[in-house]
Amino acid sequence: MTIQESATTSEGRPQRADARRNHERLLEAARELFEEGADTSMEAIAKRAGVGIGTLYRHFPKRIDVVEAVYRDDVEQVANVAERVVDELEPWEAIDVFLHAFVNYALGKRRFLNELREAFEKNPELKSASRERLDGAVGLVLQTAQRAGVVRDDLTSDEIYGLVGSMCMSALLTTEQCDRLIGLILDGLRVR
Amino acid sequence: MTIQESATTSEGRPQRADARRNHERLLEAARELFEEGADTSMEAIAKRAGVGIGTLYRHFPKRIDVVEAVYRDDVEQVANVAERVVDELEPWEAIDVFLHAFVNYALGKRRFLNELREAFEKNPELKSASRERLDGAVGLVLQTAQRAGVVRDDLTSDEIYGLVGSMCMSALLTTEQCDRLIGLILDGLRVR
DNA sequence: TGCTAAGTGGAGGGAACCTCCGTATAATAG
DNA sequence: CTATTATACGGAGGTTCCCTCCACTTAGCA
Repeated sequence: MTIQESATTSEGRPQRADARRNHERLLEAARELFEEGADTSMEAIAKRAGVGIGTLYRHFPKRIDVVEAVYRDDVEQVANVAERVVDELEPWEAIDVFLHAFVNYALGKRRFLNELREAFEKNPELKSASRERLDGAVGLVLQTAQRAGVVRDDLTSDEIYGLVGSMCMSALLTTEQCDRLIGLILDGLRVR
Repeated sequence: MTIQESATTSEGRPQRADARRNHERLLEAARELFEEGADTSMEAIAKRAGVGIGTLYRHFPKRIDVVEAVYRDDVEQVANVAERVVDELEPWEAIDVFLHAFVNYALGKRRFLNELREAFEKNPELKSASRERLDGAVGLVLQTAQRAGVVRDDLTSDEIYGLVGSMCMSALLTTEQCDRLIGLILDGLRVR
């Protein structure tokens, strides 16, 4: 549980701007450090964010709260990409951009998967709610593309999951390898 | 890597009896504490084994070496049970006893799964060799029972894995629940 | 501008991992 | 049976990291 989850304080005041800014910086610092792959200390996150360790603990009372918040944020970003690309892009372009974002999410997730599993055990709702949110995102983009006639009708969200999951099982992929594999997946999705 | 892996010292002397005894006690203490489910410190393992922390570190240079050694030992015990039951018991009784041992192994594994995953990442051969060893054990008992005509011919080792894996996904099972589920599995295996 | 509740930050406590080295002893040769 | 010696033991203490406490700072409002 973090203080960000209430946009107002206990007196009904909106949260301070500097507090919101620090919260965002902490999340971004944590994400970057988790993705760098070395063991990430709380001290390192606070330093990277440019705040004190006490500030970090004010926003995230335990280490596992950081892990959970980063993950929630990542899921939310994927969902936001889904909504944005459906609004703003041609359907084929939408699924292309979305797939890249989804793969980035999945690769990022792998970097702190052990700790994330501990977060799921502690808070099973996190796992189920996130999966539901992602299902909605994948479904939205896929079905929009199918209605537009640019993606085969017989594909399901689970199959998209399966394809992305398979490619993310590989050892660390280079950007080029990612792009190539996504291209292959997209070729498979395309209406012939 | 632990000192137990050579039955002699560098001078060719057999390993000391007290050292072998301490090694076994440390493994047993670690297994018991992992199964009790609370976070297990190295200090607690050494205390439970009745040795000093320096002795523990002489046998297991890092914490992850304890995890790996307990797991290797568990796998070896399952394999030994397979060989013993095939030798000493009637085929139906053999698969019954083996299945109990296999389920106990799988439940025990869950208790330190996060740390075990880290061991697998560090040493992928551990995972593949253990899986191979277990495959051999399951295959031995299953095929012996099939040849004896007491278990259906159409079952594979993978299906045994699947059944045991499913039941071990449950939240903590009581001994009664385990026995009941194993009974159900055995009913499914039985030649009709 | 003053007030105050929210926010900050870093020193320090405590837990756990791991090392170092003085001491103990198992096993062997004579 | 005794002396030797290489192996083994064990616990104090160093280090790292998680987390707390509380004095100090400041954003936002009246």
